[in-house]
Amino acid sequence: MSARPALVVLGPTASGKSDVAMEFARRHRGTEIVAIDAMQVYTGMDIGTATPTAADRAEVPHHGLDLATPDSDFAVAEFVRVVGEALADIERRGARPLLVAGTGLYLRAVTDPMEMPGQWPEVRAALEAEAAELGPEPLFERLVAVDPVAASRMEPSNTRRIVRALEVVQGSGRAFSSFGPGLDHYPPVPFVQVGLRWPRELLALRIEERVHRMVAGGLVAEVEALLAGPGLSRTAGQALGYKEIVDHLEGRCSLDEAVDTIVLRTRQFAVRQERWFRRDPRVRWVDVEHDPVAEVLPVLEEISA
RNA sequence: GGUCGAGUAGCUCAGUCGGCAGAGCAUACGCCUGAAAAGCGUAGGGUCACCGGAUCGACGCCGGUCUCGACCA
Repeated sequence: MSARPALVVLGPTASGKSDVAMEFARRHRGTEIVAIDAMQVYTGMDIGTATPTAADRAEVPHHGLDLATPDSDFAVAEFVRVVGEALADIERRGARPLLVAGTGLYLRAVTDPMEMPGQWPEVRAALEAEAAELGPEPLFERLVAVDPVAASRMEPSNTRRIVRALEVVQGSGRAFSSFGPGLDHYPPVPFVQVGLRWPRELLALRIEERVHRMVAGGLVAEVEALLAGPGLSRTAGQALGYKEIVDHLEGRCSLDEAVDTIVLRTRQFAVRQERWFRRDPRVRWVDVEHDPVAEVLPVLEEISA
């Protein structure tokens, strides 16, 4: 890493972090934006994920976008690999990266050194079958026996995490917990992070407005096009705003009901993002109430100096 | 105007024979290592519409009042 730390703007969905980043990049040539977002990685999922527009991408170099087709599975490790290369390239050409982050785990995996265990699909399939038949308890007991540290970091009822940990233990022959210190360690890293923090009611209003703008802007047609193509993968199919419109298009609910559900789930998602980010003591928080660009840009510029 | 039904947590609703007021969702808070816009957990929250009565004891029984709905006129 160079002497200049990389910049990070983070915050919940609809907080205005992309606008802040664009304005910063306009004022500081040589800035390149790196999107840290688990859903903007898919091609053709632009409206519902609020992917930066073609105009923005023509004006400022963007990275982290369009890394996979919507019918393919995508995961953290691949993201870290791609973004790691992008960051190295940016450094090499003497530019400065500005990360715009909405996905907490993806950001941690980029900023903090994490050794990602591999995948053992056949092991996982067997464990999942076992969990479906017997429930999570026997698997949790086994995890307690083989890796008590990992077991202590998860709930006995969280089937998905237990299965993953056992998959790694059986597949790698190493303890799952040996792959890193866990997420509750926050060592110094060469990234300076600014977080946007809105009063919850105001952010809820912005989310509602934005969802309606997405629908007016062609979200339904975008989903129809995706369904007409090869379809959505397990991971892409989880995107908020897409699964609900699919429900509507397949006749399970009205458009109004789908929109209401999107708004509700997006608000809940934003809270989950806040809860993830606010644990990190390295983040400098900026309270925003009106204009994210006007209120956050000065802090970002101060911190970037 | 009459008859019947309903009124219980923010919302939708359970509540057995009269014996400590319940669920789901929502909300708040927390967890998280190759699905993370995913997954999991904890908590707070009540004038049981209102007034009166009988009872050791009422969300429940009796009388009345109010509101909403359906039907009849």
